Amino acid sequence: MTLFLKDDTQFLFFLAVQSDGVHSVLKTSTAKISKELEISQQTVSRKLRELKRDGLISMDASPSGCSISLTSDGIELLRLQFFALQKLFQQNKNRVLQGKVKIGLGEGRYYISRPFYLKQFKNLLGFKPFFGTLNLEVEQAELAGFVSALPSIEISGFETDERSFGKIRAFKVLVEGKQPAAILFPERTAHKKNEVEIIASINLRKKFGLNEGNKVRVSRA
Amino acid sequence: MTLFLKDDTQFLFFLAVQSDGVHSVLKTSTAKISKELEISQQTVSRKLRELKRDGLISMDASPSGCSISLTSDGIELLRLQFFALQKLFQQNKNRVLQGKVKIGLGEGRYYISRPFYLKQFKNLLGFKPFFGTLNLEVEQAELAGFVSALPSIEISGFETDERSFGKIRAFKVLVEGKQPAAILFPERTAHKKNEVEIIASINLRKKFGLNEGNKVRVSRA
DNA sequence: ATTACTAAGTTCCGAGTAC
DNA sequence: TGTACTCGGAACTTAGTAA
Repeated sequence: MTLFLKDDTQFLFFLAVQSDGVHSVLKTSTAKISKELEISQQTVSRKLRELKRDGLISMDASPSGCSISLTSDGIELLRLQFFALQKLFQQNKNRVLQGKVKIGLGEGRYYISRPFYLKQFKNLLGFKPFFGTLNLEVEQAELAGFVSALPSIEISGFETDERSFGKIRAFKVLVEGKQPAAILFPERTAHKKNEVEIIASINLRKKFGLNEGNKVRVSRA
Repeated sequence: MTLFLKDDTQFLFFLAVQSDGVHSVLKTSTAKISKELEISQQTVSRKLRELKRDGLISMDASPSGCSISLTSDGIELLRLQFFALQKLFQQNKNRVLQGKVKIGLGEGRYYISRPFYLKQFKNLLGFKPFFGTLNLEVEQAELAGFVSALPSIEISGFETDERSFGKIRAFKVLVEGKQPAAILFPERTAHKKNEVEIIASINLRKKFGLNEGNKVRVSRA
């Protein structure tokens, strides 16, 4: 249990995030890390040596920098934490999300049809979306509980001459228990926290005859 | 970023686990927590007050004990960590493919050595393959996730007087993290969906001392 | 440029105790 | 039983450097 209080875990976590994967090798320097974390280069140096001593990372330091990778013990420590958090958020999960239809201004139509997004929707979600979103008003807490139980899918952003399109976090779901669809969370845009956008291969509003205020049931895919 | 180093996060994590859920109220005492974490009652008391001051928990302390619950900010902090870990482990799943060696009948040897294929392997994959394939048994879903993230390379088919050789879809990969290789999907032949063929410039089975049933790690090139 | 040692400065912890 | 204050010593961090 004491494990939980050691901030070594948090340091390890940071390294894994920096490596952008738990199996990668991170080429960096103590100075770089120290700037990111806003602690001294000396402390980083010491902490890395401690993690190495404790068998959580392997590290080679030289006058040209250091390369770091997590050992299987280190990965296991993070995985334990992951499982604990998963249990925490999933047990508390709602298997179903209730929402009320909001007729929006149709902005969704535009960004969904951008080719760079479209391609990813097809690859990562498994369908070519209808060019329009179904907007649902939901309980914020319920939404959080619902999506926390689902694997998140990342749709990359991109830039054009005129503007940039941010990353989108997506979750595969079923609408009314049967229609495959996806909840989208655009990361940049100032998004109302109690509203979600849903896309599917077909026109959801038409298929289910939905009007402003109608209730919709979204469940796990 | 500094967030990562604050062990407050770990303390918060502990409290959530103790509450057995992120929305519950934990009735306890500083002494109880101090025993679990093997730190002093005084430190627990102080840390709780700090978390309260920072808006991560709400807490009421009295001579009869204390009751603690996470605030939405506190829950959000844990959720962020959960998402980051999820991404870390989830993405890693798609970056690495685990397979088990299947010793086949050596049919691969034949078609790989056809000059029309050979030429394309050299041009498109960047190596002249060893005349033999390494067959791996894999999880079908894992395989799908793995290759979907890779650019696919198309090797054209051709015909001889006797028979025709179909297109091959290929993906550049690394075997055991270092050996450049390629996964091949012959398009025509009735291919088991949970088996892949891998070629490299050298004899993979020999280089890595592989026998039937041995585990092999394939990662992105 | 690096890493990492030493020494000094700072923060943190917990025993004793008040309430 | 509780929580939480004080304060001395332990632990940690970092500036200055060496290599």
